[in-house]
Amino acid sequence: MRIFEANISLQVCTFLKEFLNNTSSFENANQKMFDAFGINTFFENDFDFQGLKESVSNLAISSVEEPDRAEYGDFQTNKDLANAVLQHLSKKNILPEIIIEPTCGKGNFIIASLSNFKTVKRVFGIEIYKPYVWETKFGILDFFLSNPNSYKPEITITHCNIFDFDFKSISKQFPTEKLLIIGNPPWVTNSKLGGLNSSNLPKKSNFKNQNGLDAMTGKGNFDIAEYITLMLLDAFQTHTGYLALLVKNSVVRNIVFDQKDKRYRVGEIEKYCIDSKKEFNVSVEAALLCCQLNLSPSIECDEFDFYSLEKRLSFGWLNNKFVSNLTDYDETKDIDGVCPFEWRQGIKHDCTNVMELERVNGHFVNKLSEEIKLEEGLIYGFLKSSDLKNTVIKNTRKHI
DNA sequence: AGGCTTAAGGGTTGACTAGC
DNA sequence: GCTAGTCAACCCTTAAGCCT
Repeated sequence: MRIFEANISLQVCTFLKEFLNNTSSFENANQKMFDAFGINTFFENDFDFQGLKESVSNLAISSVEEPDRAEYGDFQTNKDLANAVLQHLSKKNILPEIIIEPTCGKGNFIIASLSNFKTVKRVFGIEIYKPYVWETKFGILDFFLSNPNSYKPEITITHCNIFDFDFKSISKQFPTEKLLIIGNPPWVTNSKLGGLNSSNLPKKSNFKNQNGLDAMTGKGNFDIAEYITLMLLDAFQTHTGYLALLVKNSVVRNIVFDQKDKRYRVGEIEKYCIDSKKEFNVSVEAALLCCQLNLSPSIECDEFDFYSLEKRLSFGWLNNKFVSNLTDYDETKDIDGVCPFEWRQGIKHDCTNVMELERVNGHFVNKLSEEIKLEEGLIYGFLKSSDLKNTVIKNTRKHI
């Protein structure tokens, strides 16, 4: 079933029908919602309250349909993966009091956190796409209705653009609590987002015209997830806690690379490689980036397989070099140095003078006007781009 | 799983050109 | 004819890729 374009369970729909019938104002409803489930500002305004009241009373309660994953064409972390991530974190004895999920989408990490941690006092979720804000709230209700005895932290799901959200206000409000920042920020470059404007991609990704992003990174192009990760490190590097985000491998690499200069106070940097074809049905290398906040800056990263937890390698900085495998480099660093030969990328280009041949009076002549005798079997026809303007090509003008 | 395409970014090279 | 600057063609790399 769907309300406000968000999936909703039969259980939650039945509950809301009863709940809203006995509630007159949205302020009253918000108070009751907070008392019962700890959710702040369930309704942003009276319009939302009246709208939901009408929708649940009109909705013919029927069998629960499977959520339509493809609906918005975006990339939600599935519940199994979210749970596996949270279980992995709880095995590391991470006992967070504050959970923050930037770009929370349908809130699967928030719900997985509620079921895996008993120590949480406050939960913050931020999401730009309003139907997902509803779906996250419905999902939380569903979790508490199914698990009535579970502990209920204070929960705030904010409907806004991640770049407008003031993370530093959370860091000021909770200076000593143990944090867990968790989630799956969008794996897309800002230049790609410009192109999304006219296509059918999800509204939640359409952050275009963000002012000052170029200026802040000094680059024309960067990964949104990388920017979000750096923004979070900036706000929370001096807090006790952990950061665990699903990001592209290139983002993990860039963050470890930049640690040499930026020296964010993060240590124990780990990368747990996931099968993104299986989890998200996409062709890109991605991993769970995991690190501990408020440690002396680390400039290297241990890489594991997420499913077997088998260690693969460590990469990072060694003797002012950024290397992809610290162990291998350490063993072979003696032969590292300056190459005595100059490496030239234009070798093929330069060879044209010698190897590009024209047939003159039965001989081959190159661009240096050298006449060369060659076996026919080693000569191939060669088309320059200017030859391709002819619609029909019968012979090649040049040979190679 | 692996071969292949395409578009874009960033860097290098050498031809060309204006000015002297 | 020389020099400094410009520009286009190239190179390699990478990709929430594409296809069998």
